[in-house]
Formats: sequence, structure tokens, C-alpha cells
Amino acid sequence: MAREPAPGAHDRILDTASRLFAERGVRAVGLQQVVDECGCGKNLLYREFSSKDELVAAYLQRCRDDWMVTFQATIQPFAGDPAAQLVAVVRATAEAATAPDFRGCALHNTHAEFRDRDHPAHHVAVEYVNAMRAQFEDLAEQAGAHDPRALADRILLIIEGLNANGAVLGRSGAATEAVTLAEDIVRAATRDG
Amino acid sequence: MAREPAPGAHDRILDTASRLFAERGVRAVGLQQVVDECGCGKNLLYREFSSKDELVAAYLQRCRDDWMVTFQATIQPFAGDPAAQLVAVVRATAEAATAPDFRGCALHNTHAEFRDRDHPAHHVAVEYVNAMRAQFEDLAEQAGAHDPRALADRILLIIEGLNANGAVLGRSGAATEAVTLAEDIVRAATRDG
DNA sequence: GTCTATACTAGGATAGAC
DNA sequence: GTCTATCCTAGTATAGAC
Repeated sequence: MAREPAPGAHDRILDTASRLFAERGVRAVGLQQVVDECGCGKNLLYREFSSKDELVAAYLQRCRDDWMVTFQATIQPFAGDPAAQLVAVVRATAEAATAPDFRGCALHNTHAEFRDRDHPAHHVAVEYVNAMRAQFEDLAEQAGAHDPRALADRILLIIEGLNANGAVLGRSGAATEAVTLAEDIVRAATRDG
Repeated sequence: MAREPAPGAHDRILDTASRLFAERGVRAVGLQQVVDECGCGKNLLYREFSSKDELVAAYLQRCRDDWMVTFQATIQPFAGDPAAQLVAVVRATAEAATAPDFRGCALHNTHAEFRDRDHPAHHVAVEYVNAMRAQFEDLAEQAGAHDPRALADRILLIIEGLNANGAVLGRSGAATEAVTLAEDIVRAATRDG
């Protein structure tokens, strides 16, 4: 069935590729698989993304954007209570990390797959982690932490530890303790002294 | 084992493969590269390791064994002071994570590269993380922690967070704060009260 | 006999031509 | 959409050096 170049082709290809990349890893997925699952022609894929690296870069940008949306949605219910917002982010990560098919953070995983520092995975991952760090520092400052940067780094370490731990151990990992730890850390860092 | 054709061949191949796998990632390295860098014949490689998966499995076992050696060497100077030993492990990890070409934990990285649960990377990674957890719990118990398992999980999260964070941010990451956090955590968990 | 080195198969990869 | 070009992969087999 011949079809006109669909307006949603770009997104449809990226949807399919993102799902496959997240499930199986980037290097494990060939573009032919993306084309097959997407149902588009290979020429269309190469018109929308000039190389696999470009498709990977778009995938990583989407992962980063997804984080921003998830972050906002997670802290929104606790507006006005930045200390609770920090804990909420850890709790949400703990829940994600204990989901049945959790495979770790997509940005970190892809960063691990491509060691070349010129690869898009490198600079998107750096940007992403620094963005998280800044968001946490902002909340930490709002919460009146004595050392906002230190509190942000502590939360960041827990989040990244959770992702790595959950990818390997799943439900039997340290997720529960991560939330308790975050609560203790936030309490200690914002305690009147 | 009936007889080894060349005593050093097995280790020499594994040395070369381990270095390449650690530097560039497992999927990024072809066996031809291993053969070229090792200077051995392909025939020999396939007699010592019947498949790439087997070579990868040997690589992962070695990484796990290396951890055991490093762990013992790290805690040895603080024998008799289990609380200091826990902090020392975090400090050693922080130092490793800020080394110039640090690329993250080899076990976690390889686990991320192979999503199939039947792959050796899965079993070895699970075994490895559980072994760390048990070692930390043992030290936590010796240190008189109120909840040894909880303290172990906290240290484990920091270690895994450090590896992930250092792989992406390197020296500008949260390594310094990780050590301070570990000190606070151990102190709080072993405090009289 | 044990090793290196190379040629080969068969398949999958990216990329692009038609 | 299909088809082709080129390359790289795992893995095997053969040739020849010591």
C-alpha cells in the first residue's frame, strides 16, 4: 500500500525506535528492525534521520525531555514544600526502579554503550545529569538547606544509585531504603541548627 | 583439565579482551580486534573460549574477582574499625570514579549492554551486587549498626550512584559529597542512642 | 604438535539507489 | 518498498612457521 509522506512520520519512527532502544539497548537494535516494526520504508527513515547517530540523538533528547515532564509532574502535588518535593522525586524514582521490566536510566545506559566522547550520547548525558543537579539544588535552596549544592549532590547520588541498583536487582534491591535515606538526608540538611 | 597447550594463552587473551571491553564496551569490540591486539591466532582464541559469550563471561568473572581483591585491600588498613572500613570503601570508589578515564562499573555497564536475562552478564551482575551488599552488611553488623541491612543498602546506593555519576561527570561530579555522605550515614547508623 | 595468519562462510549492520 | 553496495560480525577451516 503506497502512502503519502505522513505528517507524523518523524514522531512515529522516533516512537518505535525509542521503544526498541529502551527495551533492548541501542547497539542491539538495527535500523531494519525499526523499519519493520514501524511499517515505514527505509528511505523515509533516512529522510527523517540522516544516520543512526542522529536517530539516537533524537532518542536521547526525548528521554531528557521526558525526565523534565516527569520531574514537574512529580513535584507539582507538593508545591510549596520543597523538602517534600525532593523526597517525592526519590520516591518516584524508587517506584520506577522496582517496575517489572525496569532496565535502568536510558541516558546512563546509552552513555555506557557509546564510549566515544564525540558521540551525542556523551554530551546529552552530561547535560541531563547537570540539569538534574541544578533542579535539586534549586529545591534544596528553597527548602532552606544549609548547603544546597551538597544536598543536591546527595539526592543525585541516591537517584543514580537507585537506577543502577534497580536495573540489576529489581524489586529485591535497595529502593525502599533509598526513600528512607532521602527523608533522613533532607531532614538533616534543613534542620534548624 | 587434561592439559593446557600454552600456559599463558588463556590469560593473555583474557587480559587483552578485558582491556578492550572495559575501554570501549563489549558490543563495540569484535573478536578480530582482540586477536589483532593480542597477537594470537583466531584458532587459539576459539579453543580457549568457545564463543564470545564465554569470553564475556570470563571477563565479568574477572571484574567480580577484581572487586573482591580491591575490597579486601581497601578495608585491610582499617582492620578492627568496621565503621572506618565502610567509609574507606566509599572513598576508594570516589577516587576511582574521578580518575581521568573512568567509564563506570564494568559489571553494570555490561549488564546494561545485554538485556537478555539468560546472558551471563545478568547472573554475574546480580551475584556481584548481592556480594557487595553482603560485605557491607557484614561490616555494618561489626560496626554495631542498629539496622545492618539498612546501612548496607545505603552504602550500596552511594557506591552505585558514584559509579554512574563519575562515568558521566568525572571529576566535576558528586564524588566529594559521596564521601561526606557516607561518613554522616555511618556515624548516624552507629551512634549510641 | 602448537602456534600464527589468512581465507572463508553466512548473516546482519549502515547507508543509499532505484 | 525493494534491491544493492559495502562493511563488519561470529565462527570455521586451512595453510604454513617453529
